[in-house]
Amino acid sequence: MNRKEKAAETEAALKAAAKRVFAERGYLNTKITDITAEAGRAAGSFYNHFAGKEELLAALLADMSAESDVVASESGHLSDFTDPAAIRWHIAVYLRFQRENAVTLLALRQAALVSESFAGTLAEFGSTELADLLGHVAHLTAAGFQLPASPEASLWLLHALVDGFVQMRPPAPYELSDEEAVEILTRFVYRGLTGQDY
Amino acid sequence: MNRKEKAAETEAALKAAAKRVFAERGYLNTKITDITAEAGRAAGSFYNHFAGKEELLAALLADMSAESDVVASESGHLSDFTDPAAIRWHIAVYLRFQRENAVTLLALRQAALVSESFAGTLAEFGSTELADLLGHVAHLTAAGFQLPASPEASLWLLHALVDGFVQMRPPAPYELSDEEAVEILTRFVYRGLTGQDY
DNA sequence: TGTACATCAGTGAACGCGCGTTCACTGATGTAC
DNA sequence: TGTACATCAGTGAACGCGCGTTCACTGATGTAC
Repeated sequence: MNRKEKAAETEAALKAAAKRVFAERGYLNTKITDITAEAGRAAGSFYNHFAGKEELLAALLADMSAESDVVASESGHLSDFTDPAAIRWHIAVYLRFQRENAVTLLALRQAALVSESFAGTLAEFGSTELADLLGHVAHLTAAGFQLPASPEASLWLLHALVDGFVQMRPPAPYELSDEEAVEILTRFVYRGLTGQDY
Repeated sequence: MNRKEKAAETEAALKAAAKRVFAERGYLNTKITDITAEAGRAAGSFYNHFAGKEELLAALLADMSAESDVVASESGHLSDFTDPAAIRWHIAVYLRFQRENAVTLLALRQAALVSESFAGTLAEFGSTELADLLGHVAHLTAAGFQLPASPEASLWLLHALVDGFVQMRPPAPYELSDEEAVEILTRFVYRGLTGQDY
């Protein structure tokens, strides 16, 4: 194994270890030495790869964005919310993304609490999500449906609902499978936006 | 001013200062000496009143609960969700409570990220909220409405929506007044629960 | 291919900063007689 | 009411722990000739 390979391997090991430790005790509670210990490296090694915990998180976010760009360009993108299937598709994609990147996204939310710059990153994530959807909602008014509020506010409600749902997965007596979650969110959203059932 | 009065005054000053500082830089970023400085007291004074930042937060939560018990027993409690006014009333009360105690509640959410015990407190808050509402939702099925899911899951959606909304107040182009917020949340929720408009 | 030197990833003990917490001290309030 | 002592809220300098960060060192890989 040559030098570049070795360095890349250590960096990958640190990132993987960080995710595991973040998942276990949260981003804010994690110390640099927790990460290096989990990765089986010396403390000093960390700084060969990252200037600090923030930069490591930034790297995880970059990885996540790189992967999700692929997903975003997926075909079969239904864009007319008069069709419940379009709503269902977007919710399913969103939930899958949140589940697959749960650890990194939670770390980002936690980092956002103590860092202006991560707060900015988080806000940006949200608004790019929404920008995409405004056009989809517009189909509803065009088709004669009465939205519960302005398109922007309605969209915000949709966002609050799905995001609220994701951030506090139901406890004991309320648990749901992923399929159920998609189904009931879709139904609730469709009803909320259109004022009728499908 | 006698000793008890003086001590009580200092304690109150520390709590008030803590709220101001929490609001400005967040619970997790606040140091003990930030609080004492803001309150115009010496650092050591803090420990005459609280064992640490956690205990101060617990005191703030106790104050909040004491006040909110008064509100909870308010008369005019509409409990049948077939009436949109009942939904509106609950949403308005909830939003008002969240607004009035925004600082303490945000501090609790932040503390919950790094402390098991505060996470428990937060979860408890949520479930007592919900227990109350299950009966109100039941009226809908009794009246022949088709909920989007089981009563429990439907209730959870309602909770996720309102809580999601509260936790990320809309940014620049989406801002809403309190009245507007109550109105559109009520409409969205009523539609979501019943499948029709009012 | 071999030798001598340079470079680099990784190591872990040690350093030092930040901050929570303590504690001897002050001055004011309370108590005993 | 007055005096002597006890108690207590508050003070702020100092202590020390935890942890991020550094750096001299090691051993392996790369390069020059």
